[in-house]
Amino acid sequence: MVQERDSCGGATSQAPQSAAHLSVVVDLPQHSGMRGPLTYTHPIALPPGTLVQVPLGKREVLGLVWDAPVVQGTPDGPPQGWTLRPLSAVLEQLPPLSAHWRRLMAFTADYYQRGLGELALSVLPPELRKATPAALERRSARLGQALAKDAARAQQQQTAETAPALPTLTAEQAAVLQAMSTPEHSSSAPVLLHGVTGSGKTEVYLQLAQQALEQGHQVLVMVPEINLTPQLESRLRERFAGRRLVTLHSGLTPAQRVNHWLQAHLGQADLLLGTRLSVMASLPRLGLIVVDEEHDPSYKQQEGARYSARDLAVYRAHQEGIRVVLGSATPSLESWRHAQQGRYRLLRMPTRVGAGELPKVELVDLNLQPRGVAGGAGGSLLSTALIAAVQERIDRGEQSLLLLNRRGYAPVLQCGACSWKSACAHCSAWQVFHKVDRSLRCHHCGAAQRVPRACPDCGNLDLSAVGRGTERLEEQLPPLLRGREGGPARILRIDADTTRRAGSLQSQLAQVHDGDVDVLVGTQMVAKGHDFRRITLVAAVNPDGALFTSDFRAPERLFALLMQAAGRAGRDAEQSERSRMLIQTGHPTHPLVQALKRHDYEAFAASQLEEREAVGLPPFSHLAVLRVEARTVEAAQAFLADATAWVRADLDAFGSAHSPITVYPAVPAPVARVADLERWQMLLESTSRPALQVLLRQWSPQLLALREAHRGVVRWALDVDPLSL
DNA sequence: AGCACGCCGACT
DNA sequence: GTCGGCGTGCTC
Repeated sequence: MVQERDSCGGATSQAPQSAAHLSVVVDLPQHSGMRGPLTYTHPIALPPGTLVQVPLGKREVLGLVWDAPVVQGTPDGPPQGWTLRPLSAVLEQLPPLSAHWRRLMAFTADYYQRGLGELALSVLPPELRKATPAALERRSARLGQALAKDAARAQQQQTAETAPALPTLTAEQAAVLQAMSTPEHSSSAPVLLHGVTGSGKTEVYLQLAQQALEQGHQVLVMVPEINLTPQLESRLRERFAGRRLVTLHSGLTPAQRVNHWLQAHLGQADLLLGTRLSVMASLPRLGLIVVDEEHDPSYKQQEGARYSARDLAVYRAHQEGIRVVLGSATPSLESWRHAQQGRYRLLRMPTRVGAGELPKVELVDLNLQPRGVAGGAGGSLLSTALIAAVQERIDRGEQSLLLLNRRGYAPVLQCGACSWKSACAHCSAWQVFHKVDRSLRCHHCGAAQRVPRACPDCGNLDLSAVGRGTERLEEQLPPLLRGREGGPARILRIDADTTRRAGSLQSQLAQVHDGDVDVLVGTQMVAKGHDFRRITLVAAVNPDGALFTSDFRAPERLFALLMQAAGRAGRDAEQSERSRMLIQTGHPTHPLVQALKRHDYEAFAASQLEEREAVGLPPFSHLAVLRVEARTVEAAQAFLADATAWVRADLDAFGSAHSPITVYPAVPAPVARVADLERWQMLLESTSRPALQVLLRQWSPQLLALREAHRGVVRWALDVDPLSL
């Protein structure tokens, strides 16, 4: 903290005759060619982290004073003889961003190969870019008033009511908390909290937060998607009623976002609950980071700087010397392996609170099922066992959840007479048949059209829907089920199509909670987060696709999804013994299915790690993917050929025989064409993370230069630690 | 990325 | 004669 002012050389105190040179980072995208900070002049030096306005070409932009002044004439600095421009305004109302925060930005920009300014400015609230000194003054004044009002109210409350009684801890919760307070582990290593759904991880987070708050620290709690977990927010607000909690996620209005960010930055907020972007928030008193559902893929940003918020949380905690807790019922294999190696501390909570059992998992072997039970054309794959189990729930007044990870009515439409299929004209994908509005829609580029009356190729009128999506499931169920009072069974479908309008997810969930629904049909979005008290049957209709895909993380995701879905069922203890998870599969002996049957995450993790090790995939290697989108296949290939040539030459120069890095040939992306752009990619694999970093640092400026020579390339991006290949 | 400047078609 | 299309080039 103290060193911060050192780098400005005490020039703040005296007004020097000659203007000071200041490094300022601004939002210049990397293809502008200028990666480092720009240099401006100002009568006095300013502490790093100060927000300023600077002229850039013909416009005024927001900038941040950065640490090391750039020397004129050096490769990163302005050319010799360049006339430096003075900065236009200093936003003195805001305290400078801390050295810790700046280090986090510098690390992230370097690790994920993005421009520093582009990154740093993009994680500030967008509204801040329009900030003028006067506007900031007004805003902070208003925040100050609100704070005073809050404090007064909190004091009143405290005198009026006694603090809410804290729940009695289970033995496991107490043991975990005890383990974390032993001095040798007090804050050093990240903690991986492996707790089954319902084991009470949240209470552990709350207790840890309490401790941190009492020591005057701020607490950051991260969740994958905030709208899916309103329960956590309400529990935090309830427990810490006297403290100020703010949220940070993309669903906030610009004004809310800047307000919440400012409260965190000014130290007024004690708790920050947010999605992945909140790992970049400025929190001057940060004392604890919790990453809930740490395995969730949403923590990886998929555009711009493709950072992993979970990994950055670990980095940030280490750098600031504070504790980080990663919680999950199904940890990522990366975290699990760290724990096994002793780099993370593993703490387990294997028992459900209230002694409720996890639902019993039953397998329905599709090989033994007669075809076409539901009688529909195209083979409906609804087994008699599944229908019977659902009917049983309806008769008892309980609810069922049927999971099918496919929107629409059928994934493809086919001509009965010729070979026509509903291919998208712009993508290498089928257009999905949506029966509700009789449309064919491409889920990759969004192109939509009305369903043709006859085959466009041969004029045949017999077009058939192949395969099954949630719409079709919703349609097939009623004739197979009886409602309670002789009426039809009440079926509700929840997927991205039914929840497009704001608030519609909430209202549909309310219907389920109110008991107005017998059977809930949905994609994975319903399996995450929500507690459904009355659901006693969860069925995976067709999970087999994920067992044999080329996506090496698909089994891990499927396992996590189904474990999480199983946790939705029977959270009430008195229902838990009746609760079932039913898995329809053609591969009942598959290790994943078998591990799922026993709720055995550790066995699953062991078998997956073995497979990953055998083929040298993460966490046994580190990956980086260069992704390219071009107008033609030739352009994409040519770009990657040049990129490959550079890497190979570089590795050869250092003796590629000894290099830990493997360069794989360019291949088309899994969906090779999207919106008329050809997508290709190439993979770098390394047993050494530092070696890969060194290579990437040299490679990305080369790629920038390469783009000039490849005009057909529309976009390219480096994805470090990619989730999928 | 913005936001210029810059050189060729339909309008007051 | 001007307004405006988006092609290419620059930003301390």
